[in-house]
Amino acid sequence: MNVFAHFRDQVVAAIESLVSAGSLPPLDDLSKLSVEPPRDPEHGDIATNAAMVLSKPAGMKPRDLAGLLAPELEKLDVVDGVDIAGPGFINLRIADAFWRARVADILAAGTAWGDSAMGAGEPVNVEYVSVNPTGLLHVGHARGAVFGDALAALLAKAGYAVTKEYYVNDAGGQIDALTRSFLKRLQEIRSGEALPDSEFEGLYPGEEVIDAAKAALADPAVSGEVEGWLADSGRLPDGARVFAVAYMLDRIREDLAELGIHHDLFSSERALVEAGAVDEALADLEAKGLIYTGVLEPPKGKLPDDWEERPQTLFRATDFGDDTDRPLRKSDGSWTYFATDIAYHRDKVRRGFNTLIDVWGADHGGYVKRMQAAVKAVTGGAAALDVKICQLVNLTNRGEPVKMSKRAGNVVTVRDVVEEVGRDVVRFIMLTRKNDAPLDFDFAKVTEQSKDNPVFYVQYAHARSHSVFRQAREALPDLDLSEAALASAPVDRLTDKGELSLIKRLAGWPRIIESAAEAHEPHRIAFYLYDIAADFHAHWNRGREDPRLRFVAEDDAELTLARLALVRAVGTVVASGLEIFGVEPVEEMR
RNA sequence: GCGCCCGUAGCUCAGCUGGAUAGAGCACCGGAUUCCUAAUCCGGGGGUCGCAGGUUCGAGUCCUGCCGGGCGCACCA
Repeated sequence: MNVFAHFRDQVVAAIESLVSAGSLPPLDDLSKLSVEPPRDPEHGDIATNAAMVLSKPAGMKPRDLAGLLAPELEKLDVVDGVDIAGPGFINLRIADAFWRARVADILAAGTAWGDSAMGAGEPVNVEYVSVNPTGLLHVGHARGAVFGDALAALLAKAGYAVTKEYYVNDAGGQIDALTRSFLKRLQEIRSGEALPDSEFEGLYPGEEVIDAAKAALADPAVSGEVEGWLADSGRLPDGARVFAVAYMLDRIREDLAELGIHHDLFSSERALVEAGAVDEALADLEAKGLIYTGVLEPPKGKLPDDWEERPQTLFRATDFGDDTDRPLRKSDGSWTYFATDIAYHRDKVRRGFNTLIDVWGADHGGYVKRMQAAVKAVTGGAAALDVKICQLVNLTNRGEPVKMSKRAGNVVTVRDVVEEVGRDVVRFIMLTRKNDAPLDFDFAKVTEQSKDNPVFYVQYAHARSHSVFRQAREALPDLDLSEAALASAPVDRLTDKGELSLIKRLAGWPRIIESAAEAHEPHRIAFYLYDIAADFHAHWNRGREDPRLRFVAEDDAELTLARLALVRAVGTVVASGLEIFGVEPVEEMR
């Protein structure tokens, strides 16, 4: 139950009854009416702007309108008090009993509490990682990977039918370069003589390509073909290309698995091209009159060295908000990346997705407008593309920049980082910032056991919820702590201010899910979890000062049961948030 | 030169899609605490929300123009 949505319904009902009683004129548009927690808890539990947003259509002053509405809301059983404040806010104080009932809700639903029907099963496609299979994942990729994965989980929790997709760029010039590198490595192994570095100019010299060559020779299914590939190496034989791509993709999949990431679908660019999807998509645009041959203005300022003015096949991106029209064919006549990307996005829409989300790295920022323009053009505005740009990760150790080149040149791989600090730490920290803000990742800090470290702080809250249970079992061995006993705990014994504010915080969880899902912003979950942990730790600490507030009251089994129900609810909501992040909730800190 | 993103306390950042007196952690200052439910607690100072206009009942949030920083800028992906 989203309590704010619940009270919004009550407010709407109150308005409707005033309308039907003739006290208010008919009011159709209630879309701007909101029911939210007030910023300052002193103002009450629930606040609505109803009187302010309806004052104009109702033709009344906000405070007069509030004066009509307040008595209606006061009639509700769970409303203990109503105030009109400021320019016309209506503040409600909700009975403690209402809040306490949420504890039972949470225990009954478990980590499913907070699941929302908001998405109504609408299909959403989240495309993330999509790294070219020409090398290993490096740490820069990890942020987008974790972000996309958490966003997908968040949307699923909010009721969307999410498909997690990886677009494999297995066609084009970079794959040619990979294949060439691969063949050279094979040749090296065959001849026993290393080629000079200059041979790999513009190619992929990374060690993983040597591994690929070794794997090919060791694989009985293809080792027999190697001789033929080398003899025909000038033409980049298909078998070599397919093997190299498959090998790299497997390595990437392994690294993603290290992060706990598993896509639902890997879409192949090559398959798309071979199926004629590009021709089809461009014929579509052609039919709409959105393709023409023209000459682009050279970019102002820095001119590329080899700039040459010539006619090109162009898409009218400017008709859809882009800054310039965009080329679809390279000078050799083949499609640009943009052209195949149009086909790919069109394909996603044709597969039934009207909501597309792409997660890209910072260096692709300049590509957003044209892709959104293309999606608009190709779907006639029926589908929306949201692009989430993940800014750079600034990797340090005690403030010093990190260079951990073990495998891939001067690059820190995902595997390096996961091995260093662990999957859960990587995942959580990557989500503690808005995607469009740069992120600092300090090895020493993220593994520190202190409240400055959000991973530790949140994990510890969960672990502490379990350690309290361990203590209780020891202190009160006869107390029934089964799920059923907790579910029917006498929660009316929860009367302390700290306990009630903790419950109110928990009650906000469903609303956090919905707003974070709507905004495509998983970082809000991280901040919420931190707040819960802070409330929980703070309350625990009050028990050090005042033993009457401790969760375990040895002389009062009933009270203990009620408090443990609350503790279980805290653990449940924290676990539920960590589940979205793909972080394992630990039961014990070591 | 153009586009996108960012600019909030000394530092690192939130700010719930336009609401009330702009919040948290660190750091700083002042207190408490040797407790066992290990891995502190309470309080305090600190702000021209980059600057200037605009929109309206109301702007950190939306619009315009500047300033500063990052990324990108035909034919790579």
